[in-house]
Amino acid sequence: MSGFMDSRKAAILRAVVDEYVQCAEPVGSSLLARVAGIQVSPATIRNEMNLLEHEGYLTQPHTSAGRIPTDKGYRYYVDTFVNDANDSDIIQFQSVEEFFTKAHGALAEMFSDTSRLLTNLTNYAAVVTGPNPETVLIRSVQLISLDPKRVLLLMVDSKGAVEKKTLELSTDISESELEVASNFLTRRLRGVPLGSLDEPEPLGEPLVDQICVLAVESLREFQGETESVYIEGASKVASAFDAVDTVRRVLVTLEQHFLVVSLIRDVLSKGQKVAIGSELGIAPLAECSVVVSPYVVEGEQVGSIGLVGPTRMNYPKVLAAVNLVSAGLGKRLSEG
Amino acid sequence: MSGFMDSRKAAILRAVVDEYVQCAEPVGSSLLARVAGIQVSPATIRNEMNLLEHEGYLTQPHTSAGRIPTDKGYRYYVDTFVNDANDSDIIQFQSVEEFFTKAHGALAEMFSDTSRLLTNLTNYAAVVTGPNPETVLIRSVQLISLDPKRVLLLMVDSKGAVEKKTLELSTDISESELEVASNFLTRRLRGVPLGSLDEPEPLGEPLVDQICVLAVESLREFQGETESVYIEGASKVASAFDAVDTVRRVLVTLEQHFLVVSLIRDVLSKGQKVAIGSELGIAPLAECSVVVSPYVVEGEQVGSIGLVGPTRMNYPKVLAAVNLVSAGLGKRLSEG
DNA sequence: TATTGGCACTCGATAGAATAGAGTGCTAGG
DNA sequence: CCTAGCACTCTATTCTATCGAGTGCCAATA
Repeated sequence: MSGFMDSRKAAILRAVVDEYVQCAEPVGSSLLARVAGIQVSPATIRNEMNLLEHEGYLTQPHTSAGRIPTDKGYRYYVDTFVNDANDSDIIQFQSVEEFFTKAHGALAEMFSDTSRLLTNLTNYAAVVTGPNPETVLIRSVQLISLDPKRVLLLMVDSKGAVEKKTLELSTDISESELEVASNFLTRRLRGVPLGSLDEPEPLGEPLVDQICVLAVESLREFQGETESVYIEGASKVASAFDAVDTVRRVLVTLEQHFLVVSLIRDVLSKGQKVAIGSELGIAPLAECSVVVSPYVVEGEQVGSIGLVGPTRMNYPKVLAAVNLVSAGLGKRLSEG
Repeated sequence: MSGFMDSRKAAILRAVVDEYVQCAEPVGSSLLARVAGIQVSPATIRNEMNLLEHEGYLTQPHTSAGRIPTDKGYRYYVDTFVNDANDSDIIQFQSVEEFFTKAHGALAEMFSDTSRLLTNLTNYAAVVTGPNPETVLIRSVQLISLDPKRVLLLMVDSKGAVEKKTLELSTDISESELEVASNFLTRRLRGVPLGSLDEPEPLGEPLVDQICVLAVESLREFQGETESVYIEGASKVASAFDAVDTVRRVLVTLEQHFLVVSLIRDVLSKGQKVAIGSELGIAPLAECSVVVSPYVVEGEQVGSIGLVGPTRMNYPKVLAAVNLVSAGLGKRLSEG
């Protein structure tokens, strides 16, 4: 039966994708006969392409143009020809290595620099999501007196990030009371995930209790702040599409960070690394594909990086880049 | 002599700008005669427009189209008709008020939210630069022991921002030594601008001296990190121009943060709030204008906000928005 | 039976010609 | 000094003709 994908058909599909990704123009049978490593005549290729079209892998922009891949065609290409453990370009491999040995500074900077690295490697828009608050543990809580009525609350988490907030008190507080509260909070909260904070039981000392309640309230706020997204590469979007309308739609969508984050989550939760066009389920991104990879710190998946480009993207290269960067980021964060 | 700008010519120029900003199409004499509050015939208007063209305020895309303003035309418009103390729209005024009373959280978030506010108010790209390191003073320096060989360096600055870094030591250090170093640093550095840090003179205690040198080194690094830029509104750029090439050029330029920052500095240093097209001196931004305003915290200019849009922008509205937001931001930062 | 050369056909892209209309500059008369 | 009138210019639009890339199909072939 015709629905069977024999190896020649697959080779033709592969060649169409490769060619179209490179040239952005519908691929015809004669071009394939010349270029691809397929030793049959254009007529034979036409027959195969006809089948591939009826099976939904290829489509024609109009009668008498070449074929371009459908989302289903890209999907087959990715599943069949792009192996995950990819032999990546040597050059970009080196630059990623270099980046992560040189990287330093605050966590936020690390993430946005990583996002920039990824966008520059691939020429598509890059997304880096910060640690998931469920996996971030409180390491220490400090209260530092600024003046009698104002106290700096300081939290260091298990990823080395520091969050702070100034607490305003209604009455003066002494250094010794602060120390009691500080010690109590650290003892009580060390190792607790930022995502699940209970009310502390009262100690009986009204001032200390007041400040503990305030502190826990503020720590809860930190949860929102740790869930961070870094998206870079708007200009690459403008290079990837030539309809300004598409550019606008994609950029508008990328600016809705929560949408991008849940998109990436969805893909990962299905065990996928690639989502193509209509698979995304987001109309404005119908012409886009997303490539994602989680990164692992000390054996735990804490966040993910992703890439948003046109469906017509160089999947092997992009997958290699995403894998490389996520590995590098995980390793770097495990050290520091 | 014909170079004189009488009030009727000025009114015509003004009407051309207003009309062109709204409709994005070359403005003809008959349209002006109908629309503008100018009670003369199209023929008279044509004569005046001819003069305005020869004087460089207007130009024709081609022989028989209407006129559009040149950069010089926009400049005259802004200098003459846009008063700085502007009666702003009531609606946006309220939303800005509301934003700043509700705003909270870390400084970085404050800035990026402000940038988003500004881009949404105006529909152009927004820039917010964080405090200038020259005006940021060190308020306190703390050293907190993480384990015997690792110390958390913590700096609070005069704007309430906190920077931190983990110092790795070659030998163990005791709590008491840490305290000596901590006190010494705070005493020595309180009130010193982050931009001008000297080497501390040695105390004689090798361990304390070692850590002080390390600490000052790290504090210097903080300087770079405090100089932050928040640029939002890439999608607005895609809406503002209809040539995808222009969109790309502008977005690429906006991604070079240092360029944007120095651009804003240049404009402000000339005492200007608006720079138009060629005045920017940056080829890729030839079709853009920039509107800026510094913001003042406790009587001191610490940073600035800006806006990048097409030269064909609604200057009165944008100037009002920029002024409003810079005032709001300054006030908000003065409180917290 | 699978492959291939030949061929008619389709349809977008390109170029040229004709037309309409918007807007101008100029001139002559109020 | 202003303006009505008019000839002129140039773009945008429409229509037509043509070109050519690429197809689907069929008959011939190995």
